[in-house]
Amino acid sequence: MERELLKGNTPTLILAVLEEGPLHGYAIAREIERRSDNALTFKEGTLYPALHTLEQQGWVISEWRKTAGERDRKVYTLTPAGRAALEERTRRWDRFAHAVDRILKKQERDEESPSLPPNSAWLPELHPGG
Amino acid sequence: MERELLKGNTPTLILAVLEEGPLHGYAIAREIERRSDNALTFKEGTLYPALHTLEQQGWVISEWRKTAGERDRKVYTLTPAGRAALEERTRRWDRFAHAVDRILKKQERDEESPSLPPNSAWLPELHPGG
DNA sequence: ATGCAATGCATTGGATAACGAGGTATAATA
DNA sequence: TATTATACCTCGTTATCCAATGCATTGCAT
Repeated sequence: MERELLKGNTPTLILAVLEEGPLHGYAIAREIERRSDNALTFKEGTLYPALHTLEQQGWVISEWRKTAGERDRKVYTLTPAGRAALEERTRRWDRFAHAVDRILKKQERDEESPSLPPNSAWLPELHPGG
Repeated sequence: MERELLKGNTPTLILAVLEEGPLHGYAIAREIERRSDNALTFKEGTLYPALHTLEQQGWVISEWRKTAGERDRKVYTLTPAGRAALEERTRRWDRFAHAVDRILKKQERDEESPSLPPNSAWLPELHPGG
């Protein structure tokens, strides 16, 4: 649903849900839906390629779990490098989200610089009734 | 710099800086940099096509300002439809950002459901020392 | 037994979007 | 006069999401 907004955040979200323990692909998708109250939905065409990329980068390792009377599942585990990547990407998300918020929220910005007239300097003389 | 994270948010940010008054393209880019403390940078290859799309959608209107002794500038003004789109997109960003935060921030999530063991139900019997 | 839904893995091609590179031109400054 | 900052623009490349599609198993209702 949030197709474009999701861009670039997929690996971060996957790493985040793996932080508390190994999960298989399908469970990762369900967990992200659950934690976000279905605001974020992971499609399979997004999930599996992303997991393979993560594995190639050495941020997760996978292992097939074959249990009698149960489906085979490929279980993914976060590596130390993956944990470091998660931290770095979380910081990056925080910086980005804060920057966007500063642009979108008028109040916050005004509180930070109450006396500055931000735009007028950039404008050629614009007479509103023009 | 935050290329992938920026995806989908470009129109929202442009509409946001236009909310307080008309600006020309170059000034829009500078204003976004200024408000975000250079965390967000708008490249010209991103900015101008985005402005044209916004105009086609009827969310902004443009007007050439020709002033003697000054460069010609194309000044963009938010339309009522654009203002509505900004509100809708701002709400959408808030929902999205909050959903991502809930997945990334362990503390918040735990406070919401302190007694639930979130992942164990999903896991096949995984012995950590395995 | 049979059908259907949910689970669980995967690939591929189309669509979308950011941006580097390239182009043109004016105003200010050294 | 050369350089920098300003100011507009387009195009091809690249990255990424996801719909569509495929295959197989488990559980449940019929």
